[in-house]
Amino acid sequence: MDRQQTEKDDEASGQGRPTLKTLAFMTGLGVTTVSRALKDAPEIGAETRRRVQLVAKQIGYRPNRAGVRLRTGKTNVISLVLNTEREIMSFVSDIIYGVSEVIADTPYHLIVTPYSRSQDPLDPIRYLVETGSADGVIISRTQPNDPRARYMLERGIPFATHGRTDMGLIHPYHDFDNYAFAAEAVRHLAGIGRRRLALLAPPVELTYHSHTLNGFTDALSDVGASEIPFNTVSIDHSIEQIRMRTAQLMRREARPDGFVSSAAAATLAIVAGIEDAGLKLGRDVDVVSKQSSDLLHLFRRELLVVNENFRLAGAELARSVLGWIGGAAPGSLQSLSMPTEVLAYRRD
Amino acid sequence: MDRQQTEKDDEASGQGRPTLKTLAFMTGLGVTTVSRALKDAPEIGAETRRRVQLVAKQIGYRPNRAGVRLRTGKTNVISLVLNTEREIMSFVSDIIYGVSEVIADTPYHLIVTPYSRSQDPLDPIRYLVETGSADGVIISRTQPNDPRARYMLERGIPFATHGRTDMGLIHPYHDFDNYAFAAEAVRHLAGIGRRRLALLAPPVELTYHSHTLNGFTDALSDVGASEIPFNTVSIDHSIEQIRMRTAQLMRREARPDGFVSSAAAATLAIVAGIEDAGLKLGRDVDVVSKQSSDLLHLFRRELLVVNENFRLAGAELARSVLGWIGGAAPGSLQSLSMPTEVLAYRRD
DNA sequence: GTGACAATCTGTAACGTTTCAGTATATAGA
DNA sequence: TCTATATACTGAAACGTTACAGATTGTCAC
Repeated sequence: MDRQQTEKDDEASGQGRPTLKTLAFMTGLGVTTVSRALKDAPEIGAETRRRVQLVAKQIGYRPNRAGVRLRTGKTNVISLVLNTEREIMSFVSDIIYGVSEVIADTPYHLIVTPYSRSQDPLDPIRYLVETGSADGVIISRTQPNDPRARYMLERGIPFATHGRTDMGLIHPYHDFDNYAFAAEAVRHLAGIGRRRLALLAPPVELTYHSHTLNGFTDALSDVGASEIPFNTVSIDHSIEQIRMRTAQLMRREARPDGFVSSAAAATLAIVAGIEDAGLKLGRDVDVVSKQSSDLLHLFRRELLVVNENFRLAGAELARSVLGWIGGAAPGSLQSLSMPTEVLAYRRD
Repeated sequence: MDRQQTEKDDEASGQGRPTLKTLAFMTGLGVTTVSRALKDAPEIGAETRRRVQLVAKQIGYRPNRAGVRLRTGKTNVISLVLNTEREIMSFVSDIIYGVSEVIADTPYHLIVTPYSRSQDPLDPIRYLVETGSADGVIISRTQPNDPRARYMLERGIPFATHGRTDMGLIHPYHDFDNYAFAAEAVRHLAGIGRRRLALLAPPVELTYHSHTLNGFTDALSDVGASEIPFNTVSIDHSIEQIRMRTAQLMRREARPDGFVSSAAAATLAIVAGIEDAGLKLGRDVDVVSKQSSDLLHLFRRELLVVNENFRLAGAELARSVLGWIGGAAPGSLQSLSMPTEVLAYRRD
C-alpha cells in the first residue's frame, strides 16, 4: 500500500495496545468485519476469519473490557460476597481458589465484595445489582428464606448460593450434605458406645442449621441415643465462649459422652473445654468434627473427622453461575456433596 | 415544562440507571456541566454545583465504571495476586479483609488474580499490566530480587509488596519484622534454659527467609546458644514432610531442645513430629511459633507464640497502593510491623 | 441481459464518560 | 461605545466495542 496514510491509519498502527482498529488496519478490513471474524460469525468468509484470527493471535490482541462492557453491559465479572467477620477462614481461601480454577480459562475476573457485621447482608447485593457490577454472584451463609436470593431472582441476575434456601424458589446452589454428616456422626459415636450426644450446630438463621439438626436427631432416635442440649452456643460464637460453655456442660451430672461439631475451629474450643473440666478425649468423651483442611488429627489424634471440601464447593458454585449466565436452567445447576465416612486417626 | 419532549429527553428520563444525561435533563444543564459539577471543578457556579450534587444524591447517581474506564483508562480496581498452592490459608482471608476495609469507602473494587505452581509468577502480572486490568497491584511471596517488582517498576504501575525486596529499588511494602521475631524467639528460649535450637524457616527464595535466619543466628551468638540445622524442610513443605523430618531430627543424639517456627500450620507438624519421637513439649523441648489467629494455644498449651496480624498487613498494603496511585512518593509508603512479645499460655 | 438472491463485507451510531475548544453573558477598563 | 477579561456554561469528539442497516460482489435462473 503506497498510498499516503491517513491519520486514522497512523493511529491504528501505533504501539499502544492493539484494538479492533489496529487489526482492521493490518488486515485491510473494516472494524466490523474484524469484530465478527473474531467471534466466528456466520457471514464471514472462512479464509478471512482464519486470517483475522491469526493476526489477532500474532499481535496478542485482547478485547478491551471497558469497551465490551460499555457497549454490551457484559462485565465479565463474578462477584463473591463474603461476610468479613463470620466467614470460616479456610472457606475463604479455598472457595476463592475453587472459583479461580474454574474461571481461569474464561474471560471472567473474580471480585470479592465484603460486608461487615453491622451491615444488612442485602446491601452488597443491592450495590452489585444497581451498579451492574457483575454478571453473576456467589453468596454464602444462606438462609431458608433468603432475601438476597429473592432479590436477585426478582431482578433476574444469575447467582449461586453456598447452601440451600427453602422458599419454594429454584436457583443454583452447592451444598454439603450436613444432614448426612450429622447422621453419620451420630451413628459412628453410637457404634463406639456413646449414648448421650451433644451437637454444636451452625447458627440457627442459616439453612444448614436445621439440616444438621435434623440429621442429628433423626439418627439419634434410630440408634436410640439421647441428646444433651447444647444450644447456647453455635459455631459462630467465639472460641472462648464455646470453650467456657463446653466446660460448663462437662461439669454437669448429665454430661454428654459424645459431641458432633460443625466446624474445625469450634472443635478446638470444645476439646479445650472438655479438658478444662478435667476429662479426657477418647476416654470420657468422643468428638466427631467437620474439617476442611487435614489438621485436626494433629491437634488430638483421638478426634474423629469428616472432610468438607471447600475448594470443590467454590468450583461447583462457579460452574453453576457460569452455567446460568450461559443460559442453562437454574434447576439443573444444583449439586450436593456427600460427606466422607468418619475418619479415625487413633492408633492404639 | 410543557414543551414536547424530544426523544433524547425521553430516554434521559427513562427508568434505567441514571447517567449524566439523566442528570443533565433533570437540572436543565449540559452533560459537561453536570460532569464537572460532580467533581468540584472550579469553573462551575457554587449554586449550580450544589444543585447538581443534590439531585445526583437524590436519584442515586453512580458513575458508570465502564464509561469512566473507557474514557480515562482508570479501572478503579486493585488486584491481589495470590499463589493458589502456597499461600498461607489465614493469610488469604485476613489480607482480603484488611484490603477490603481500606477500600470500602473508595470507588475501588478488589479483584483476586490467582496463579498456580506451574506458572511463572510473572504471568499474572504481565496479564494485568498488558490488559490494563488494574490501577494497582498487591503481591506477596516477595523475593530479594523480585522480577515482578522490577517489571511493574519499569512500566510505572503502582504496587505494594508483602515483604521487602533487596534490589536497591524503592517501592511501597509492608513487612513483618521477622528478624525481630526470630531474635526474640531465640532469646525467650534461651531465657528458659534452651541451648540447642532449630529453625523452621520460610522457603529460601523468599526475602523473609534471610531476615528470619539472620535474626535467629544473630540472637544465637548473643545468648551463646547453638543451632541444630533443620534446613531440609521449610514452612512450604507438606505437613507430613515436616512431621517426618522433625521426628527424624528428634530421634538423633544431638537433638534440639528448642524450635522456632515461622508458621502455625507447620508448628502443628513439628509438635506431631516431636511426639512421634516420644518426647514431650514443654519438658524435652519448647517451641516458639508465629501465628496469625489465636488458635495455637488451644492446640498445646505449652506452645509459645508470637502474633502476626495479616489483616493489618492487608490494610497497610492497600493504603500503600492507594497512596502511590494518589501520587505519594513510593519511598514514603513502606511500613514494618513489630512482633508482639513471646506469649506463653502455660499455666502451671 | 435482467432480476433475484446469497455471500461477504462496510460505515454509522450508540453505550457513558471526560476533554477540548469553544459560546454566551456580565463586568470592567478605556 | 467599544474592547478585554473573567465567569459560567455547552457541543462535539473520542475511548473500543457491537448492532443495525446497508453496499458490493458474483451466481444463477429465465
